[in-house]
Amino acid sequence: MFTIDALSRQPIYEQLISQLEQLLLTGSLKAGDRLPSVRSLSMQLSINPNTIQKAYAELDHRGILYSVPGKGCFISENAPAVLSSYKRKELRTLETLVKELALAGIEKSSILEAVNKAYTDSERGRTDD
Amino acid sequence: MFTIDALSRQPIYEQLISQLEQLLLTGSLKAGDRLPSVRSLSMQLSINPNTIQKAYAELDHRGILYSVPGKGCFISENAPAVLSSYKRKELRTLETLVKELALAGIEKSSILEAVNKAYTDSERGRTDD
Amino acid sequence: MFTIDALSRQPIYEQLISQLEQLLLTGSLKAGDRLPSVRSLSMQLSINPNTIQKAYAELDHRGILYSVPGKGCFISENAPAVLSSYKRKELRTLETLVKELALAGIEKSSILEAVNKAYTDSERGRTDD
Amino acid sequence: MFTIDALSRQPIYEQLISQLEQLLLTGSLKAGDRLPSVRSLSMQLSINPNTIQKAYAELDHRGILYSVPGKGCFISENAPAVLSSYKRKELRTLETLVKELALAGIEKSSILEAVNKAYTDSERGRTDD
DNA sequence: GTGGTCTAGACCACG
DNA sequence: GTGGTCTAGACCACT
Repeated sequence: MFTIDALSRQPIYEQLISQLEQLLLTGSLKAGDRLPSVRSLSMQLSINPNTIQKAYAELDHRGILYSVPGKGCFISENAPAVLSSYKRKELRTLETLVKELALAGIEKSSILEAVNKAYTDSERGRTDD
Repeated sequence: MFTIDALSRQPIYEQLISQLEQLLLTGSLKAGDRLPSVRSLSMQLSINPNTIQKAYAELDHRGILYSVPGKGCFISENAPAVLSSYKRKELRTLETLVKELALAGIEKSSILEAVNKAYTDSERGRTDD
Repeated sequence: MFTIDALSRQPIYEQLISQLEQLLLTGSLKAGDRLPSVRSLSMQLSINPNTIQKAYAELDHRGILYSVPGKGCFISENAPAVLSSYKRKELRTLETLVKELALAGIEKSSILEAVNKAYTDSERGRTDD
Repeated sequence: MFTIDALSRQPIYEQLISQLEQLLLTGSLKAGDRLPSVRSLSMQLSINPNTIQKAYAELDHRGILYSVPGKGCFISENAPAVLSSYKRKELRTLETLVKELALAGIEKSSILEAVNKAYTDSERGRTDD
């Protein structure tokens, strides 16, 4: 369900968050679904339980999941909406990145080509599911 | 010349590197230009000299500037070429970002619009100099 | 494991780099091996942790080791290849040194004798491991 | 008479020393010859007089030249002998360098080739004078 | 004055 | 515990 790269500079808990977001966006996880318990996931991934806990807490804080003590963690109802608005902020990140590339002398055609390629790649991946 | 956000998660020395790269790309700094001395910049920004030193050392290592002990730091001749090839790698960053946005349900038109806007903004800024 | 000469003109962090390279070349360190932690090594050598950090960072930058925050520093898989290509540049250093010796009136036979002695010494040391 | 590289990491005063040694070894300078005055040389090379002074002082200390206040600096009688013995120490440097190259996996043939090339290059240069 | 190195000691994020 | 960053302040060599 999750694959973590212990050597990455990106913290493991952030990797977990990203991958859980992806699972939501691709529809593999839906509102109300129960997430693996901290303990089981920590054993499965050979990761410190604190790290799982940190990822869940962050997603809880964002309103993407809620935890029921003694029962487990569940995807919240409005997770997709929260996630979408959260990601929409990244359009600004995209803009600053494009500006940098433009200043660096990268041709507009190269940028648009990369964007188109990435977008269609992503769509193909989703319809394949 | 530089603006530092001490609260940012991005290390100060990386902020300095990024901003110095921007100054190069916008033409504010050219090959042969002398950079502010480690001490003067540290006082101006209220930052420890070691932090400036670290930024300069990294840029020296990349071939973007060269330091002459006792004289100062200077923009190297091939800085633009080094910088361009360096930034070109960020096209891949762009691709992964676009893929995320696509998965988040952002419409392709929104993405392309943002890209176009950012690119033309950047170009206008450059020709205005 | 390391010996530091604080009075040397060669910076301590460079001494560490050189010695670590030697340990790699002699086979005392192999790919995947974990290096002493910054703190433990600093205490053992009575050296400031920052100095160790600087040496490790440089070797990380060269691809000889990789650091995993929270875990430690490890010899990278392609360390030998990186090191070999890096050292090959020193053939030019050898040439300039020989030229100086030649100008100084040192006989060619003395030079060749020294080279042969050093090379066979080194080989004997390696096969003795 | 001298060419200095202001961008080199090697201090200017060491560059001066090396080049003066070369002039001695090639016979361009002989015992009793008068060296350029600190002032004239500093103007000619666009270098701070202190830097020239430092080079001369070091050579004086080694017994290669002596200064006569009010008259100038002169090559001492036993300069060649001093220089030769001084350089002979570099045979040890050569040995350690060769050992490093051997450990790095550089083939003995490559090393010997480099040595031969450098030596004959040097000899040709000397007889051409 | 310059860049470069080092120490002492602190804080942070991560596991 | 780990690596990484930062500050404060010092010393050095060089110009």
